[in-house]
Amino acid sequence: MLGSMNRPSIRANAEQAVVDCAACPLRPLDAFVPMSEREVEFMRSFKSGELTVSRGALIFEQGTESAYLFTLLEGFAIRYAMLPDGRRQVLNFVFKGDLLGLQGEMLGEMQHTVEAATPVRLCVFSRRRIWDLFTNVPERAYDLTWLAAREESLLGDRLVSVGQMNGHERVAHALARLYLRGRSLGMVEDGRMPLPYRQRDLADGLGLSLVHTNKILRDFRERQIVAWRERTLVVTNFDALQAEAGMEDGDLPPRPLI
Amino acid sequence: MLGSMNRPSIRANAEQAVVDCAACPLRPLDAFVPMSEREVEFMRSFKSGELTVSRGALIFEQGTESAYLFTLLEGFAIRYAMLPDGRRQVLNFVFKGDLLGLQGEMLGEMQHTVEAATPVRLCVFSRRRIWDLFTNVPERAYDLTWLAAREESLLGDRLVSVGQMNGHERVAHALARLYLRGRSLGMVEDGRMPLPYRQRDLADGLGLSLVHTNKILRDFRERQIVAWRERTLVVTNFDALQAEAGMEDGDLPPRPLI
DNA sequence: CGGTACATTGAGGCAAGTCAAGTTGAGTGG
DNA sequence: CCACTCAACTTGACTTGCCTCAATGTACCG
Repeated sequence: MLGSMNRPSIRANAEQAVVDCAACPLRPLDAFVPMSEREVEFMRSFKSGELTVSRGALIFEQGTESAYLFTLLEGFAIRYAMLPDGRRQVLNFVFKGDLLGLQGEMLGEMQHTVEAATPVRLCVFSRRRIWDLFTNVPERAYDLTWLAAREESLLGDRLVSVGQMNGHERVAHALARLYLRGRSLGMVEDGRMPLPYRQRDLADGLGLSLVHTNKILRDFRERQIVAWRERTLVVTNFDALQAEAGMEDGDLPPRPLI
Repeated sequence: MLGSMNRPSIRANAEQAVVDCAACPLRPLDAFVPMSEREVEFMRSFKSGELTVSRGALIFEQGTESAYLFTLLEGFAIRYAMLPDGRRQVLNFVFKGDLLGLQGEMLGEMQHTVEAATPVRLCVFSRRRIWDLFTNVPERAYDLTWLAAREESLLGDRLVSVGQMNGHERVAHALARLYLRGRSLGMVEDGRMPLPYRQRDLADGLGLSLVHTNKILRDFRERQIVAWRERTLVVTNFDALQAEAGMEDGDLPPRPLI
């Protein structure tokens, strides 16, 4: 279902119909806070188009500036930072509904790269209009800050995981969180959800070697807890997964969508 | 000079003079962006008092709500998260000028604890007035978002360090960053700055054991790169320290003060 | 002076890393 | 439709960075 695209891509495609914010497929999902008429109206004017990129394309690149902010409409991406010698730390798995580029907007230069892990469709917002939002639509400005605070909180979680947990706990923790996120976005069906990343990506996100990560995944698979094969995550025993992760907090609260 | 206090503490002390924002000792420091008259005036009305706490006191506690935001005026603190079994991840070393509690304000509940590492003096802001700021002083709201974005960026850095670097690199990286932060706050004199934390705190921040951290510190000391003893950091060879950390980015840009 | 809190050091073990071969599956072109 | 390529996943064997355990040292404090 997420095969390669037969379109040239990497540029905005005017031919294809653009989603009207009023009919946004994301907004009704459990993951998001309902939006007022006024807010939808504003978003409609705020949105300046859509962008489609193919797998492997860089949506943002570490060390550069960008004139746009994006919200991921469809597909999967990955946010990472690289060290000069090539080591890579995955900071975040990007799912639909996630806002991208706020950091670049605020700090000027991106501190990380965002890469499409599948073909991806993005809502485009112009950077220059951010200030309008602060002066004219304080509710939306507040939501923006809320999102930044939440992103920080999630990164903190990840730091706890990488800093304090052993390999099994880290993998279990990461898969459990991904599963819950997927569920809140309606991507889970019968315990299965698409998760089109590579083992390398997970390993780089957890600070583990690829080989070790692979062995932990095998262990979980053999013990009938989770199986992640062919870009699909199958959670057989969610309780065991949570137990393995040594934590038991459930769903994340709904968040504003921008 | 940072001995224990002989005052009861943990409560606001009306007797002692409160710093007027116009005469804020932090604002003129290199670390901060200059503030307009209008902004100073707003901050003066926004500030609702000061709080002094003694070493070891908890300024915020994981899992609770708080009615206040704080800016650290004087002293040192530490921000950490704990796992149910007692493992601790230090998220941040808090220096003067740092804003505390934004996450609690936005998300409702604090996801981490903030503890005073020395006696500490804080500016107090009422949570309830945050919304005023979004509706009436968009510049300040923007600054708030800016700070949240920067905090996220710094956490990302730390994640890269903990996830990808070996012990020596992590310690060097952390000490180099602390030194640069201290310098921008005018705390460095002759290559020395106060750093009143314990080795345990650094170890918990880097995801290393106390013993291993201690051995790395000894190595750096013997090699005349940095020495951290008696709550003082002495950087003998900053270039070597940066080299050891495998990175070479300099000072952080100035930031807004709130 | 005993107590408490940190720092330091040595010894031994294991979780996780590195190296080195496969295997599998999808895409591609003859 | 089969051979070839290439990227991703697996697995086994060996190595090591970092951990844990267990003392000991040191400084301050009541």
